[in-house]
Amino acid sequence: MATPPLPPRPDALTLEVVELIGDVVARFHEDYEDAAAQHALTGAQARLLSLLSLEPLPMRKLAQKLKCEPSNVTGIVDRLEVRGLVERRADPADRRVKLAAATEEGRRVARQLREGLRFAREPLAGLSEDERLVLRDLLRRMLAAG
Amino acid sequence: MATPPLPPRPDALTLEVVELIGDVVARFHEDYEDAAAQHALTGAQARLLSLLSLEPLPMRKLAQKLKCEPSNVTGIVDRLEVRGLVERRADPADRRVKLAAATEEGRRVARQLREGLRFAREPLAGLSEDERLVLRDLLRRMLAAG
DNA sequence: CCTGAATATTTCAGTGTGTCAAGCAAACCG
DNA sequence: CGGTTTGCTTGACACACTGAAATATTCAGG
Repeated sequence: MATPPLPPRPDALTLEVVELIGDVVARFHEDYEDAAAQHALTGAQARLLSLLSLEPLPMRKLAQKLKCEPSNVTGIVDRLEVRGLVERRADPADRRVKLAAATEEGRRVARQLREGLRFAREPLAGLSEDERLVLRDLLRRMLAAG
Repeated sequence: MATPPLPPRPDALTLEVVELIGDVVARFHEDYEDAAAQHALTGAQARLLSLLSLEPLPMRKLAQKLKCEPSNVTGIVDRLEVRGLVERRADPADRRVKLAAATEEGRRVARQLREGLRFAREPLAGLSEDERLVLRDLLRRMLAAG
Protein backbone atom coordinates (compact mmCIF):
# COMPACT_ATOMS: atom_id res chain seq x y z
CA MET A 1 0.00 0.00 0.00
CA ALA A 2 3.01 2.32 0.33
CA THR A 3 2.44 5.27 -2.01
CA PRO A 4 4.46 4.75 -5.22
CA PRO A 5 7.65 6.84 -5.79
CA LEU A 6 6.07 10.18 -4.82
CA PRO A 7 4.52 11.52 -8.04
CA PRO A 8 5.48 15.09 -8.97
CA ARG A 9 2.63 17.44 -9.80
CA PRO A 10 2.60 18.17 -13.55
CA ASP A 11 3.01 21.88 -14.32
CA ALA A 12 0.93 23.87 -16.80
CA LEU A 13 3.37 23.42 -19.69
CA THR A 14 3.49 19.67 -19.19
CA LEU A 15 -0.30 19.49 -19.14
CA GLU A 16 -0.43 21.48 -22.36
CA VAL A 17 2.01 19.09 -24.03
CA VAL A 18 0.02 16.13 -22.75
CA GLU A 19 -3.10 17.66 -24.27
CA LEU A 20 -1.34 18.11 -27.62
CA ILE A 21 -0.06 14.54 -27.53
CA GLY A 22 -3.62 13.47 -26.86
CA ASP A 23 -4.65 15.22 -30.07
CA VAL A 24 -1.83 13.56 -32.00
CA VAL A 25 -2.88 10.20 -30.58
CA ALA A 26 -6.46 10.75 -31.70
CA ARG A 27 -5.33 11.78 -35.16
CA PHE A 28 -2.94 8.83 -35.51
CA HIS A 29 -5.62 6.43 -34.38
CA GLU A 30 -8.13 7.75 -36.83
CA ASP A 31 -5.69 7.45 -39.71
CA TYR A 32 -4.67 3.96 -38.66
CA GLU A 33 -8.27 2.77 -38.52
CA ASP A 34 -8.91 4.30 -41.93
CA ALA A 35 -5.88 2.58 -43.44
CA ALA A 36 -7.02 -0.72 -41.93
CA ALA A 37 -10.58 -0.22 -43.14
CA GLN A 38 -9.33 0.22 -46.70
CA HIS A 39 -8.34 -3.43 -46.54
CA ALA A 40 -11.53 -4.38 -44.68
CA LEU A 41 -9.54 -4.92 -41.49
CA THR A 42 -10.22 -3.69 -37.97
CA GLY A 43 -7.52 -1.84 -36.05
CA ALA A 44 -6.76 -4.87 -33.91
CA GLN A 45 -6.46 -7.12 -36.94
CA ALA A 46 -4.13 -4.64 -38.64
CA ARG A 47 -1.89 -4.37 -35.58
CA LEU A 48 -1.63 -8.13 -35.24
CA LEU A 49 -0.94 -8.60 -38.94
CA SER A 50 1.78 -5.95 -38.81
CA LEU A 51 3.51 -7.81 -36.00
CA LEU A 52 3.37 -11.07 -37.92
CA SER A 53 4.68 -9.47 -41.10
CA LEU A 54 8.08 -9.26 -39.37
CA GLU A 55 8.23 -12.82 -38.02
CA PRO A 56 5.98 -15.70 -36.97
CA LEU A 57 5.07 -15.62 -33.29
CA PRO A 58 3.43 -17.98 -30.80
CA MET A 59 -0.04 -16.94 -29.65
CA ARG A 60 1.27 -16.25 -26.16
CA LYS A 61 3.90 -13.80 -27.48
CA LEU A 62 1.28 -12.06 -29.58
CA ALA A 63 -0.86 -11.52 -26.50
CA GLN A 64 2.11 -10.00 -24.68
CA LYS A 65 2.92 -7.63 -27.51
CA LEU A 66 -0.70 -6.59 -27.93
CA LYS A 67 -1.11 -6.38 -24.16
CA CYS A 68 -4.26 -8.46 -24.02
CA GLU A 69 -5.34 -11.94 -22.95
CA PRO A 70 -4.34 -14.94 -25.08
CA SER A 71 -7.99 -15.92 -25.43
CA ASN A 72 -8.55 -12.67 -27.25
CA VAL A 73 -5.75 -13.36 -29.74
CA THR A 74 -7.42 -16.64 -30.67
CA GLY A 75 -10.40 -14.82 -32.14
CA ILE A 76 -8.40 -12.21 -34.02
CA VAL A 77 -6.13 -14.82 -35.59
CA ASP A 78 -9.22 -16.89 -36.44
CA ARG A 79 -10.66 -14.05 -38.49
CA LEU A 80 -7.38 -13.33 -40.25
CA GLU A 81 -6.91 -17.03 -40.96
CA VAL A 82 -10.34 -17.32 -42.59
CA ARG A 83 -9.27 -14.54 -44.95
CA GLY A 84 -6.01 -16.24 -45.81
CA LEU A 85 -3.80 -13.50 -44.37
CA VAL A 86 -2.43 -15.57 -41.50
CA GLU A 87 -1.86 -19.27 -40.87
CA ARG A 88 -1.26 -21.40 -37.79
CA ARG A 89 1.79 -23.66 -37.79
CA ALA A 90 2.88 -26.26 -35.31
CA ASP A 91 6.03 -25.53 -33.36
CA PRO A 92 8.28 -28.57 -33.84
CA ALA A 93 10.09 -27.86 -30.57
CA ASP A 94 6.97 -27.72 -28.37
CA ARG A 95 3.74 -29.31 -29.44
CA ARG A 96 1.70 -27.12 -27.10
CA VAL A 97 2.66 -24.03 -29.07
CA LYS A 98 0.98 -22.76 -32.22
CA LEU A 99 2.95 -20.30 -34.31
CA ALA A 100 0.93 -17.66 -36.11
CA ALA A 101 2.55 -16.55 -39.36
CA ALA A 102 1.57 -14.08 -42.06
CA THR A 103 0.97 -15.59 -45.48
CA GLU A 104 2.43 -14.10 -48.66
CA GLU A 105 -0.82 -12.18 -49.13
CA GLY A 106 -0.74 -11.15 -45.47
CA ARG A 107 2.71 -9.61 -45.83
CA ARG A 108 1.59 -7.80 -48.97
CA VAL A 109 -1.39 -6.27 -47.14
CA ALA A 110 0.81 -5.34 -44.18
CA ARG A 111 3.18 -3.44 -46.45
CA GLN A 112 0.33 -1.58 -48.16
CA LEU A 113 -1.03 -0.76 -44.75
CA ARG A 114 2.27 0.70 -43.59
CA GLU A 115 2.65 2.77 -46.72
CA GLY A 116 -0.97 3.86 -46.84
CA LEU A 117 -0.93 5.53 -43.44
CA ARG A 118 -2.01 9.10 -44.13
CA PHE A 119 -0.33 10.24 -40.95
CA ALA A 120 3.06 9.44 -42.47
CA ARG A 121 2.47 11.98 -45.20
CA GLU A 122 0.40 14.93 -44.10
CA PRO A 123 1.16 16.16 -40.59
CA LEU A 124 4.88 15.52 -40.84
CA ALA A 125 5.11 17.21 -44.21
CA GLY A 126 4.71 20.54 -42.42
CA LEU A 127 8.05 20.06 -40.66
CA SER A 128 11.49 20.66 -42.15
CA GLU A 129 14.13 17.96 -42.09
CA ASP A 130 15.92 19.63 -39.16
CA GLU A 131 12.69 19.85 -37.21
CA ARG A 132 11.93 16.20 -37.79
CA LEU A 133 15.39 15.37 -36.47
CA VAL A 134 14.70 17.38 -33.32
CA LEU A 135 11.30 15.74 -32.96
CA ARG A 136 12.82 12.30 -33.39
CA ASP A 137 15.32 12.88 -30.60
CA LEU A 138 12.72 14.30 -28.24
CA LEU A 139 10.43 11.33 -28.81
CA ARG A 140 13.28 8.89 -28.30
CA ARG A 141 14.23 10.50 -25.00
CA MET A 142 10.60 10.48 -23.85
CA LEU A 143 10.21 6.80 -24.57
CA ALA A 144 13.51 5.99 -22.94
CA ALA A 145 12.57 7.92 -19.81
CA GLY A 146 9.15 6.35 -19.26
CA MET B 1 -11.62 9.24 -59.04
CA ALA B 2 -8.86 11.79 -59.76
CA THR B 3 -5.87 10.73 -57.68
CA PRO B 4 -5.74 12.85 -54.52
CA PRO B 5 -3.15 15.67 -54.29
CA LEU B 6 -0.25 13.45 -55.41
CA PRO B 7 1.00 11.87 -52.17
CA PRO B 8 4.73 12.28 -51.57
CA ARG B 9 6.65 9.12 -50.69
CA PRO B 10 7.68 9.33 -47.03
CA ASP B 11 11.46 9.27 -46.62
CA ALA B 12 13.35 7.14 -44.12
CA LEU B 13 13.49 9.83 -41.43
CA THR B 14 9.76 10.42 -41.67
CA LEU B 15 9.05 6.71 -41.37
CA GLU B 16 11.28 6.55 -38.31
CA VAL B 17 9.40 9.41 -36.70
CA VAL B 18 6.09 7.77 -37.58
CA GLU B 19 7.32 4.59 -35.91
CA LEU B 20 8.28 6.53 -32.79
CA ILE B 21 4.93 8.29 -32.72
CA GLY B 22 3.31 4.88 -32.99
CA ASP B 23 5.19 3.85 -29.86
CA VAL B 24 4.12 7.03 -28.07
CA VAL B 25 0.53 6.40 -29.12
CA ALA B 26 0.65 2.86 -27.72
CA ARG B 27 2.15 4.08 -24.47
CA PHE B 28 -0.34 6.93 -24.12
CA HIS B 29 -3.23 4.61 -24.80
CA GLU B 30 -2.12 2.13 -22.24
CA ASP B 31 -1.72 4.79 -19.57
CA TYR B 32 -5.07 6.33 -20.44
CA GLU B 33 -6.88 3.00 -20.14
CA ASP B 34 -5.14 2.38 -16.83
CA ALA B 35 -6.14 5.78 -15.48
CA ALA B 36 -9.73 5.15 -16.58
CA ALA B 37 -9.74 1.67 -15.08
CA GLN B 38 -8.74 3.10 -11.71
CA HIS B 39 -12.15 4.74 -11.66
CA ALA B 40 -13.83 1.64 -13.11
CA LEU B 41 -14.34 3.45 -16.42
CA THR B 42 -13.60 2.27 -19.96
CA GLY B 43 -11.51 4.43 -22.28
CA ALA B 44 -14.57 5.56 -24.22
CA GLN B 45 -16.39 6.52 -21.04
CA ALA B 46 -13.36 8.47 -19.80
CA ARG B 47 -13.04 10.37 -23.08
CA LEU B 48 -16.70 11.30 -23.11
CA LEU B 49 -16.64 12.36 -19.47
CA SER B 50 -13.57 14.51 -20.08
CA LEU B 51 -15.37 16.31 -22.89
CA LEU B 52 -18.38 16.96 -20.68
CA SER B 53 -16.24 18.20 -17.79
CA LEU B 54 -15.60 21.33 -19.86
CA GLU B 55 -19.19 22.07 -20.90
CA PRO B 56 -22.52 20.33 -21.47
CA LEU B 57 -23.00 19.14 -25.04
CA PRO B 58 -25.87 17.80 -27.15
CA MET B 59 -25.61 14.10 -28.03
CA ARG B 60 -25.09 14.98 -31.66
CA LYS B 61 -22.07 17.16 -30.87
CA LEU B 62 -20.61 14.43 -28.68
CA ALA B 63 -20.81 11.99 -31.56
CA GLN B 64 -18.97 14.45 -33.79
CA LYS B 65 -16.19 15.00 -31.26
CA LEU B 66 -15.80 11.28 -30.59
CA LYS B 67 -16.08 10.55 -34.31
CA CYS B 68 -18.70 7.86 -33.95
CA GLU B 69 -22.41 7.37 -34.59
CA PRO B 70 -24.93 9.12 -32.33
CA SER B 71 -26.51 5.75 -31.49
CA ASN B 72 -23.23 4.73 -29.93
CA VAL B 73 -23.13 7.82 -27.71
CA THR B 74 -26.55 6.89 -26.33
CA GLY B 75 -25.15 3.75 -24.74
CA ILE B 76 -22.04 5.37 -23.30
CA VAL B 77 -24.02 8.20 -21.75
CA ASP B 78 -26.53 5.64 -20.43
CA ARG B 79 -23.78 3.84 -18.49
CA LEU B 80 -22.31 7.06 -17.12
CA GLU B 81 -25.76 8.28 -16.16
CA VAL B 82 -26.50 5.12 -14.17
CA ARG B 83 -23.34 5.81 -12.17
CA GLY B 84 -24.32 9.39 -11.51
CA LEU B 85 -21.39 10.92 -13.40
CA VAL B 86 -23.45 12.43 -16.19
CA GLU B 87 -27.03 13.65 -16.54
CA ARG B 88 -29.32 14.43 -19.46
CA ARG B 89 -30.96 17.83 -19.54
CA ALA B 90 -33.57 19.21 -21.87
CA ASP B 91 -32.47 21.99 -24.18
CA PRO B 92 -34.95 24.83 -23.65
CA ALA B 93 -34.25 26.19 -27.12
CA ASP B 94 -34.95 22.95 -29.00
CA ARG B 95 -36.99 20.16 -27.47
CA ARG B 96 -35.49 17.54 -29.78
CA VAL B 97 -32.08 18.08 -28.23
CA LYS B 98 -30.81 16.40 -25.08
CA LEU B 99 -27.85 18.03 -23.39
CA ALA B 100 -25.45 15.69 -21.66
CA ALA B 101 -23.73 17.33 -18.68
CA ALA B 102 -21.21 16.12 -16.13
CA THR B 103 -22.47 16.09 -12.55
CA GLU B 104 -20.43 17.49 -9.67
CA GLU B 105 -19.10 13.98 -9.06
CA GLY B 106 -18.44 13.55 -12.78
CA ARG B 107 -16.27 16.67 -12.90
CA ARG B 108 -14.38 15.49 -9.84
CA VAL B 109 -13.62 12.13 -11.47
CA ALA B 110 -12.61 13.87 -14.71
CA ARG B 111 -10.09 16.02 -12.84
CA GLN B 112 -8.62 13.02 -11.03
CA LEU B 113 -8.40 11.26 -14.36
CA ARG B 114 -6.51 14.14 -15.94
CA GLU B 115 -4.09 14.38 -13.05
CA GLY B 116 -3.70 10.65 -12.64
CA LEU B 117 -2.43 10.09 -16.15
CA ARG B 118 0.95 8.46 -15.65
CA PHE B 119 2.04 9.69 -19.07
CA ALA B 120 1.89 13.25 -17.79
CA ARG B 121 4.50 12.49 -15.16
CA GLU B 122 6.99 9.92 -16.32
CA PRO B 123 7.94 10.28 -19.97
CA LEU B 124 7.79 14.07 -19.99
CA ALA B 125 9.78 14.32 -16.78
CA GLY B 126 12.85 13.34 -18.78
CA LEU B 127 12.65 16.58 -20.77
CA SER B 128 13.82 20.01 -19.65
CA GLU B 129 11.48 22.98 -19.75
CA ASP B 130 13.12 24.29 -22.92
CA GLU B 131 12.75 20.93 -24.59
CA ARG B 132 9.09 20.74 -23.66
CA LEU B 133 8.62 24.16 -25.23
CA VAL B 134 10.23 22.96 -28.45
CA LEU B 135 8.12 19.81 -28.39
CA ARG B 136 4.97 21.84 -27.83
CA ASP B 137 5.65 24.00 -30.86
CA LEU B 138 6.50 21.07 -33.09
CA LEU B 139 3.31 19.25 -32.10
CA ARG B 140 1.23 22.37 -32.68
CA ARG B 141 2.66 22.82 -36.16
CA MET B 142 2.05 19.16 -36.99
CA LEU B 143 -1.56 19.35 -35.97
CA ALA B 144 -2.07 22.60 -37.82
CA ALA B 145 -0.55 21.15 -40.99
CA GLY B 146 -2.58 17.91 -41.12
C1' DC C 1 9.01 -44.12 -14.72
C1' DC C 2 4.91 -41.67 -12.88
C1' DT C 3 2.55 -38.16 -10.68
C1' DG C 4 1.58 -33.39 -9.96
C1' DA C 5 2.51 -28.58 -11.15
C1' DA C 6 3.18 -25.42 -14.81
C1' DT C 7 2.45 -23.83 -19.61
C1' DA C 8 -0.01 -22.96 -24.27
C1' DT C 9 -4.09 -22.81 -26.40
C1' DT C 10 -8.99 -22.90 -26.98
C1' DT C 11 -13.94 -22.50 -25.65
C1' DC C 12 -17.64 -20.20 -23.43
C1' DA C 13 -20.27 -16.62 -21.17
C1' DG C 14 -20.59 -11.88 -20.45
C1' DT C 15 -19.66 -6.68 -21.12
C1' DG C 16 -18.59 -2.72 -23.88
C1' DT C 17 -17.86 -0.46 -28.35
C1' DG C 18 -19.22 0.30 -32.66
C1' DT C 19 -22.24 0.21 -37.10
C1' DC C 20 -26.50 0.42 -39.63
C1' DA C 21 -31.53 0.64 -40.36
C1' DA C 22 -35.90 1.80 -38.52
C1' DG C 23 -38.80 4.59 -35.64
C1' DC C 24 -40.50 8.78 -33.12
C1' DA C 25 -40.83 13.49 -31.91
C1' DA C 26 -39.90 18.17 -32.69
C1' DA C 27 -38.54 21.85 -35.85
C1' DC C 28 -38.42 23.89 -40.28
C1' DC C 29 -40.20 25.46 -44.75
C1' DG C 30 -42.69 26.23 -48.87
C1' DC D 1 -50.86 23.11 -43.00
C1' DG D 2 -48.10 18.89 -45.12
C1' DG D 3 -43.70 17.18 -46.25
C1' DT D 4 -38.98 17.14 -45.23
C1' DT D 5 -35.21 17.44 -42.19
C1' DT D 6 -33.04 16.99 -37.71
C1' DG D 7 -31.94 14.79 -32.99
C1' DC D 8 -32.25 10.94 -30.37
C1' DT D 9 -33.29 6.17 -29.25
C1' DT D 10 -34.02 1.23 -30.20
C1' DG D 11 -32.87 -3.27 -32.01
C1' DA D 12 -29.97 -6.48 -34.45
C1' DC D 13 -25.53 -7.58 -35.37
C1' DA D 14 -20.06 -7.94 -35.48
C1' DC D 15 -15.84 -7.39 -33.10
C1' DA D 16 -12.67 -6.67 -29.06
C1' DC D 17 -11.89 -7.84 -24.70
C1' DT D 18 -11.93 -10.34 -20.03
C1' DG D 19 -12.11 -14.22 -16.83
C1' DA D 20 -12.96 -19.04 -15.79
C1' DA D 21 -12.94 -23.70 -17.18
C1' DA D 22 -11.33 -27.58 -20.30
C1' DT D 23 -7.58 -29.92 -22.90
C1' DA D 24 -3.05 -31.15 -24.20
C1' DT D 25 1.71 -31.05 -23.56
C1' DT D 26 5.88 -30.31 -20.99
C1' DC D 27 8.58 -30.46 -16.95
C1' DA D 28 10.35 -31.44 -12.20
C1' DG D 29 10.71 -34.58 -8.32
C1' DG D 30 10.49 -38.72 -5.91
